[in-house]
Amino acid sequence: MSVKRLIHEAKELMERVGVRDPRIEISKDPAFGEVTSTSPFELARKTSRKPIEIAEDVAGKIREITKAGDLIIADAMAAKPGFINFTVNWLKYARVILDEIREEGERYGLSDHGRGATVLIEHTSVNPNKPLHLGHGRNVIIGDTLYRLFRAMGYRTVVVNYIDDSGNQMADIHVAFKRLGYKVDPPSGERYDEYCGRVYAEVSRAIEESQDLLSLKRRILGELEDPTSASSELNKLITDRVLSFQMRTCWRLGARYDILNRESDIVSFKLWDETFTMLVRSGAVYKATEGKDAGCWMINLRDHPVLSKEDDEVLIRSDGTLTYVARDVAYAAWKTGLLEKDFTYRVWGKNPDGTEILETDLRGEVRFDRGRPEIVMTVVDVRQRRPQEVVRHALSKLTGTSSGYVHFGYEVVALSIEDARKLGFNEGEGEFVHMSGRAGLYLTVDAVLDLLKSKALQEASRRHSDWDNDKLEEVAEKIAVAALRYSMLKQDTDKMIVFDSSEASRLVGDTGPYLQYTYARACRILEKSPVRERGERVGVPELVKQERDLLRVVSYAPAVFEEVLNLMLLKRLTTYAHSLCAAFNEFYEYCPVLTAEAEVRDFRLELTKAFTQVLSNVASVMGITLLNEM
RNA sequence: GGGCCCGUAGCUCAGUGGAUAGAGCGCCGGCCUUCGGAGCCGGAGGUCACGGGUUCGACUCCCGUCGGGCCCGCCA
Repeated sequence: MSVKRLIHEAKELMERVGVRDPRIEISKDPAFGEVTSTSPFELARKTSRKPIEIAEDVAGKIREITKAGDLIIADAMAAKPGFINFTVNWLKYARVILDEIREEGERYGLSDHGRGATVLIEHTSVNPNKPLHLGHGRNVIIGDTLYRLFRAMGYRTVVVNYIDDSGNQMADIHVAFKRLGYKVDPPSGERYDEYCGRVYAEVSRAIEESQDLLSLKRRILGELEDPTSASSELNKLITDRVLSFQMRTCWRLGARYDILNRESDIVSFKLWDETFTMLVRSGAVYKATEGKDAGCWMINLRDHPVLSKEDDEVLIRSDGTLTYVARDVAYAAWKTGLLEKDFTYRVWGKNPDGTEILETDLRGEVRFDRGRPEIVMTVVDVRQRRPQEVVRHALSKLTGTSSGYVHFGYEVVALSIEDARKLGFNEGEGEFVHMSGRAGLYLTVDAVLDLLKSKALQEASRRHSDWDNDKLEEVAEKIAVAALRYSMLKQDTDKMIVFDSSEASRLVGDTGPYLQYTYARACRILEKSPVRERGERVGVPELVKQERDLLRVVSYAPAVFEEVLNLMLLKRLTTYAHSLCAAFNEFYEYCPVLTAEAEVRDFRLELTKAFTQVLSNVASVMGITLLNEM
């Protein structure tokens, strides 16, 4: 509630003096009061009066009411072109803020907006033939943060990871094993995802130059169509093994999953058949009889405002096989709960938080009811905007509405030219290079985390000569994850991230570790406090600027979470967390706590405690682990 | 050719109709006998790509131009 309570009170005041549907917003500068109304500008348009006159008039009437002193809002003043600025009785307001934090604790700022509605989130979805690179890392971090956000706002969540185990990107690796002397087992010490990623890059180059290898690849592709073939069996083995390592990386980043959907199962479980029947019945698809697509089943895009400018999309090729988009439509239909048919599962394993992960399995006996999700979010980078729009269009043909299915697109992560050169890239002119699995040009999530971790380890061991290795490792790992998650969340999703390892390995300034450091400082104060019940409820003394500033930013949390959810603006979490910590650090510099006189000390302790609560609520949604010491 | 996204301080980016355009890095100068200097304070640094328009008010909305990126396959 907090600042929203002020807004509410200001609105009521405006209404009481006759302003209908008043506009109240948080002031951009405390010099303009705590909240501000811009309604006089609107009113001026409807009448012939000047905004400033209206503002003065309204503020005067409000002042008559606030004079009584029984509200949090203390006064209203007209300002320059036509604003009405509301000031606050801070002694009273401080108590309100702190009481709310005290009562709501780890729920402070969050809401029950979802009220049990289900949201299904797909993220990660990396082909199981390589390790996760930074682009995948951005996906996992965005997806997992969405999961945390929805959960915090009262939604039931289902997190799914699409495992594209189809033959196409696997066949290369089969060729390497069959013909180029690569062993199925990796050289000792090499992770299996790293191994396959390396093999994949090396063999793709070889295939490009050899007709013979290409025809072998084609043959293997055919064999992989048959689930009972020896190649399919090997394929299952390889993908399982790679997946288990990919999942370790995801867990390392702090992510968790409910379901692993194997792409091959979309066909095995006849989800496509049911979807296709529905598509035919709805009239959304047709079989082309002439032209270049003769013999293919197409989805009709002619009534789509944008896609109609291009050709219709092939769903079933003339040889009867399915395109990627076709399977994606069926998958989306399943995700939104449109289909009668459903998967069965086996238990694949457990998340670090102890919850089970299910994997689709024809012979599986486990069932999972995903319900009919109100929201389905698919986290995929912007290059899939068009195919995702095709999927949306297909769904809207099936349901009559397009609501509920959201493509959460984000820009890719590229490498700075400096980093690319370090990886042996020697061509081109630009300032960045796109990562490519096929070219073997990428930085893995684990490599970057290890780099960050080594920096953090240096710092931590410099400060804590008494810590043992386990302790140092544990703390450094959490710092590394915080740094990476923060940096990925910080940037607008519409902007490409050009990753540069020397810049990214910074642990100072506007970073995840800054939050952790600030939290640790606050913990020291509470820890050294002589008061048994640290941060207990006490009276509010006269406030100094730094105390007011901290209280103010703390009170914004409910409005921030609401904004993040409504606008799906994850970066707002980082700017807020940063401003929160900046305010605390200023408070820390200018307001001694432990050495202050008892009344002030106890209030500052309560404020410090409140700060740690709000910061940990925000950090928890960001997936950043705070640290008592670092 | 069609469609989408981006262009703000030297660099990396916030700011999505309101009052003096903000952070971080880098640079210059300060602050540890006081709760952790992974911090704090101050300074220099901006024709918000450019040109029109809408509005009481535009970095923000609309149109155009110029740069940069992405997408348009019986690939996934």
